[in-house]
Amino acid sequence: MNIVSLLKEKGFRVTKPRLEIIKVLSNYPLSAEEIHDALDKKNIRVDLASVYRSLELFVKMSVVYSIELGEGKKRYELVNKNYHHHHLICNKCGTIEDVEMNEINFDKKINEKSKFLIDHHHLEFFGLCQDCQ
Amino acid sequence: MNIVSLLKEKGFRVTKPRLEIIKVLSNYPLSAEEIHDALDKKNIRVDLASVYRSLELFVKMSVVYSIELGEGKKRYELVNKNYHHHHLICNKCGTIEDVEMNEINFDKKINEKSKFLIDHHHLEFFGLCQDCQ
DNA sequence: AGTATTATTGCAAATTAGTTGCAATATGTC
DNA sequence: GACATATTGCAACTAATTTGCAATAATACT
Repeated sequence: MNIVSLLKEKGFRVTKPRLEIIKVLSNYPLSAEEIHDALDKKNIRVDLASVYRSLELFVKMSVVYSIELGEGKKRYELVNKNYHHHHLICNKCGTIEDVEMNEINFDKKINEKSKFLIDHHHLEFFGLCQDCQ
Repeated sequence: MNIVSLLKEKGFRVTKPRLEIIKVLSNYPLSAEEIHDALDKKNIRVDLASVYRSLELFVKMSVVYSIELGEGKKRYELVNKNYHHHHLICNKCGTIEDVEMNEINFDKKINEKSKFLIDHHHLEFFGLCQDCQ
């Protein structure tokens, strides 16, 4: 479902900042500042505080999720149920690549062996990208 | 190998703050502030800035590693090669539990299918602990 | 053991990421 | 189009972490 209907459905307003923020998001994890800069380059002025507030709303709506890659800040990606991936983070240049690992159902595994009920997980790999090796 | 020899070996000084910080660390991930507070309770006064500097050194020495659990701050644990574990983080109460999953060698798997050379990975599970379900 | 050298610490100030209060503005409703 | 109120921009604030620098403490040297 698209963001306009989702917002309307839940009684939130469809505003320009929200629509523009969604447009710059993708499968690549961006920080709030990077999102803000991306909008700036498109000559769209949205306050950084509003970026944070929109992201917070999108996370609550499960349209966006956040990850932390050891940099001391959050990064945001669009939720995409058909593209289950993890990240490869280069320790040297910081490049972030994706890996798909559909074959392992961690969550089920954990739920079988523990009383903890898994909602989701984050799996991040740190090492050296091809160029930095 | 113990921290005293490791420090000496690399030409770092064996100081009281460093030794005391190592003593409060364990397999449980603590934030810098929590480490500082733990020292305080033992009547050991170490400045928070020194806690950060020691942790940074320990991470570089691979004695300690840091993880981020979506709270906007880092947590630190002792490196323990014989205890390969991941975390179960309760979305409601924030409790952190460990799970062992020795059986899957992710790193090897990734190294087989990608040009990225894995050094280590972080796997975090988010959901509800037994009490919060 | 005492002194010299210099790494490390504590303290204060600075920086970075994220949050909050509030008046101005824009969205959806009638 | 006017009304009600959710959302935004702006500025100030908080939390986590970093940095500069003088004081202190750890190691080396005698």
